[in-house]
Amino acid sequence: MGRGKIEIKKIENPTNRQVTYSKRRNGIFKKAQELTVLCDAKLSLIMFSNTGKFHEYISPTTTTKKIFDQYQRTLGMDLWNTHYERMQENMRRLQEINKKLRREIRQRVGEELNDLSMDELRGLEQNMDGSLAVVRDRKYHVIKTQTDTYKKKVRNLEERHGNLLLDLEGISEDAQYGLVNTEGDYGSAAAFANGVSSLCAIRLHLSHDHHNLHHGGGFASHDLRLA
Amino acid sequence: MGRGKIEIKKIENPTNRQVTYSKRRNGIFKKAQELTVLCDAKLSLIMFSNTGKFHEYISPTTTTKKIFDQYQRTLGMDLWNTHYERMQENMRRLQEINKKLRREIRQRVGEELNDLSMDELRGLEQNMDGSLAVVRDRKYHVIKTQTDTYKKKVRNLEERHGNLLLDLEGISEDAQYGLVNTEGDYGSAAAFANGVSSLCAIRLHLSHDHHNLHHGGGFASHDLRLA
DNA sequence: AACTATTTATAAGA
DNA sequence: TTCTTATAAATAGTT
Repeated sequence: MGRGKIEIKKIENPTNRQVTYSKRRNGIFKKAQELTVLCDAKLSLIMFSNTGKFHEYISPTTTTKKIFDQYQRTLGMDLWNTHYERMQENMRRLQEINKKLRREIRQRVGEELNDLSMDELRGLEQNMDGSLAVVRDRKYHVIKTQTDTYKKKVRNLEERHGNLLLDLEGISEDAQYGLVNTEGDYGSAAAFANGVSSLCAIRLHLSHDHHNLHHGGGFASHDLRLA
Repeated sequence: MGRGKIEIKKIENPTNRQVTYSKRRNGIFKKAQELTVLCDAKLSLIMFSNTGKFHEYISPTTTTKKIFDQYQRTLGMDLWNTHYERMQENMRRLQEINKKLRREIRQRVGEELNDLSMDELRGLEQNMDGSLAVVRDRKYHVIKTQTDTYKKKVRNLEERHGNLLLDLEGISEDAQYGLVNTEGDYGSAAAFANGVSSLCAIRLHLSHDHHNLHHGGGFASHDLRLA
């Protein structure tokens, strides 16, 4: 009913859609009102546009709450209860899974081993041994990467240091021809040297770790009392 | 719209009213359906005829309950909403915890290590190393307990075996004074000896395990797809 | 928001 | 109820 027939499918143009929504909403509300009067019926229409805007029609002889109550009475009181129970069931399931996960972690941390059979213990041990190897490998890899990075940095700094020394020599020669304040530069050079040695210290620290990593606590063992 | 214009007031003829109710109800539902599709809206229509008959339309993308929830939220009403939302919040929390637990397990299994820092890796490794030691200790303890049990059993059986032999001797001596069927008894003794040797085999098997448990898979790594 | 050519809904009749 | 059809009403596209 309009200048042209339209296909019943989502209107993609948002402006157009909004206009149509508004027109047709009024149309439906008008018809609802007419039906209420003509046939002495009670109706409740609730709409949310795709942008979330809310509109409703409710027959003047009743209220939305009454309609809802009657609705639930008619359909056997369900709705909320079903939903509620399904939610509780879900919750129970989640908690169960949670318990299992915690248990597995505790076993992997060396607690709650009492109810494991020999075979289970053996399996757990082998599995942990394998996993430990993987973690160790990963750590070595990270160490190596970091070390390489530092090496590169040091090389780079040493090179710049060398250049600086050369520059310095040049300035000393220039000093024969006039007065040059070299204090600041010498100070910088000293600080610079310090920087290099701290980097070396870091390298040492790292390789120390590298060869001395077995046993001893320290891992913050992600707190299991997460809840 | 029809053969004649009608006034919008209650139709007094019940048959007529019923017919009109039916026709117009379908009309409104059709329009509701069209609006749902055309404008991507969510609507809920609930009707009770003056005779109490119930009909409803609900957009396929939602449920009457959702509409009521949204209705209450929009109007700031609150029947059972507080409770409901608290439950959903709880659920979200549980799921979050679950995710963290799974992550911890995965790390302890040697997966998902990429986003761990050096320090974290080092901590994890040390922690796992310590835990592994605990598991190993526990395993040794179980092995020792089992072995002791078997030892006792064997001692016990050997003693009974000795007694049996003594009895046998007695019977042989008795045989000088009369005819005795010893076949069955000899058969039992042979079976008995077999039993002892299988127990010994078990003991050997266990100590073999004891000294050969490093590396190699087999632990059924509790399935993480628990949900 | 108003207009209007068309489509759609439906009142009355069968 | 359902179908038919003349007519009222709704509305798509346009201004």
